[in-house]
Amino acid sequence: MREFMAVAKALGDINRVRALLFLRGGKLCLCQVIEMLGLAPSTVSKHMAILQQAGLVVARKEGRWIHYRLAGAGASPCVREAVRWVRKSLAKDLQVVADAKRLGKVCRIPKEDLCACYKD
Amino acid sequence: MREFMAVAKALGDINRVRALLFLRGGKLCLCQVIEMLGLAPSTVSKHMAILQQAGLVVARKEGRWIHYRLAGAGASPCVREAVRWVRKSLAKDLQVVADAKRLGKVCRIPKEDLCACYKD
DNA sequence: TAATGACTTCGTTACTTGGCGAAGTGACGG
DNA sequence: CCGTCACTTCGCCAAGTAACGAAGTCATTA
Repeated sequence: MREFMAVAKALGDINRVRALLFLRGGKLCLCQVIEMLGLAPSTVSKHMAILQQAGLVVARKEGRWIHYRLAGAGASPCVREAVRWVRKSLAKDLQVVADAKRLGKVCRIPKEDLCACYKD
Repeated sequence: MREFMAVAKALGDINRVRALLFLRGGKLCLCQVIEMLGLAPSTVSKHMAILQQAGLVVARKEGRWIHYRLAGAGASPCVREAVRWVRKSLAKDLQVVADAKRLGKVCRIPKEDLCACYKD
């Protein structure tokens, strides 16, 4: 029950759901999620920590960056079913589709340009 | 997205999740849910309204009572998948099993006795 | 080693949410 | 038609949450 509630609460915020779906295509660093969501770094960091604690997302430090990816195969049935639910329910959602389109562009921005994103 | 978020938020409270699972076995009136959750009538009414608005639960007025049941076949894919997720994830949960056991007893209490439950 | 840059932690603020009891609504039963 | 009973709505309070900026941590690079 504890695990289930953690997952359900993690999915109760639209920005966390969007971030979760960003990771469909592979791993991303925090800067990229920040750019996508348009929120303050500290806010996005907290969202990703909540997704991590729920077991939905895995983080790995790679050099100076932290890469987030979906928990995937190693995750519990509860988490896997939750991800399935999210993906099926929102596959054709307007915002999610728009996000995916923009994500393509964001991923093509060189990291040096992106990660000075705090300024503007 | 709006529908999905409504469902996700509805599932973000443990008492609502418990109430949802009470309805696995069939329809219940509010009094029975109140008895099961041990919360104030106004609180339980609000929880059931949230489950309803999310489309997870259907209410039907029958005489003086309102019977709640799972949305089931008529529900959207999003809702059906959500219910599937809840049931699969919590089928063996200790509290859920204990709830189910107690529900059996509560359902055997005559309504006249139960629905004067506000007093004690 | 100093500086930069990616991310986290902390403290604050505004808003949301879950809980309650009291008062309101609407259907039966006397 | 008046009271009772099931349920809802309202107003309130306490606790939780999402947002921010500032300050902290830690690894790379100059």
